[in-house]
Amino acid sequence: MDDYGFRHGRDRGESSSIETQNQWREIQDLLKERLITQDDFPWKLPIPSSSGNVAVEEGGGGGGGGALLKYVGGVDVSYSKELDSAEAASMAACGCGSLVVLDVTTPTLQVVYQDFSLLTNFDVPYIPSFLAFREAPILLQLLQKMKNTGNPFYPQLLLVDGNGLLHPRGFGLACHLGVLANIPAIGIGKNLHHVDGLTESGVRQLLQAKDNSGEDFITLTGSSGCVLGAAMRSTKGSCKPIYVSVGHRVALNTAIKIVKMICKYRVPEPIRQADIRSRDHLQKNSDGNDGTLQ
DNA sequence: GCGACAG
DNA sequence: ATCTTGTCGC
Repeated sequence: MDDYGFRHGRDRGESSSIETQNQWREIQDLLKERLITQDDFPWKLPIPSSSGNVAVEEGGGGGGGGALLKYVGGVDVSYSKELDSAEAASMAACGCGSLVVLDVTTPTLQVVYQDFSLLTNFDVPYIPSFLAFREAPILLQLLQKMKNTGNPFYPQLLLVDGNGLLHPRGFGLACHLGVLANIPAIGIGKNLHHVDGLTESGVRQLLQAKDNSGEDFITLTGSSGCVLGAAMRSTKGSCKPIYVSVGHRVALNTAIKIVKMICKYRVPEPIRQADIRSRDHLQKNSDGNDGTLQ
């Protein structure tokens, strides 16, 4: 039984993949009722001003006296080349979830916290549009651990390696994590998930058109008329965009502002660090050592 | 039927 | 996501 009170197909022989997906869909629909797509946070957003001073932008939530946004988390999961569901005989880790926290008030975006969790005997497959059921449990565990111990670096906002609203049913991994952890979240995709008529060529054309207007991002509107997210060139040199979408409790325009201020390279730094460090940690522990003393 | 399909 | 060498460029 997992975090959703859901038993997925491994016990009782085989529940058909179709049946599993139906149950996953139901969970997504249920959690979606708790989704908040507007600014809803106590902190304030720093705005770099041309005069050199740091102005402060009013955040959502209305409550006065909020602190500045300082701690931004990034999460990712890396996998080893070995097959999923590593042989029972092998104690080798087959995946590694990571949670890092960056202090975004420092010019270098210093990493102030990192934690990892290794996966063993992992058998949840990757199925497009159901990424959350593969990656959310281990990431939630890392967040929960921080919260339970009252860690002072607990993130005020989470950047997720995966989409939010930019999803076939409007509820990607970033929404899933945001809702279950009840934390403001932003989804970041490195590739376009073809949804509601969106295509790379279409995105390219719109970006080039906007190119002259000085803007470095375009809003993505599906054929149905819904705003699903934005495509942006996070670095001057990169023509390949990243895809930003609402995860939870952060409006799209706010998400874009935030992402812009934490990109040293194409991939926003919190996610980039989570990615690099999880892969590194997995390699250094892919010999059967899960960190637990026996 | 065929292609597409976040990580 | 992972496999995988060199290579072109700032």
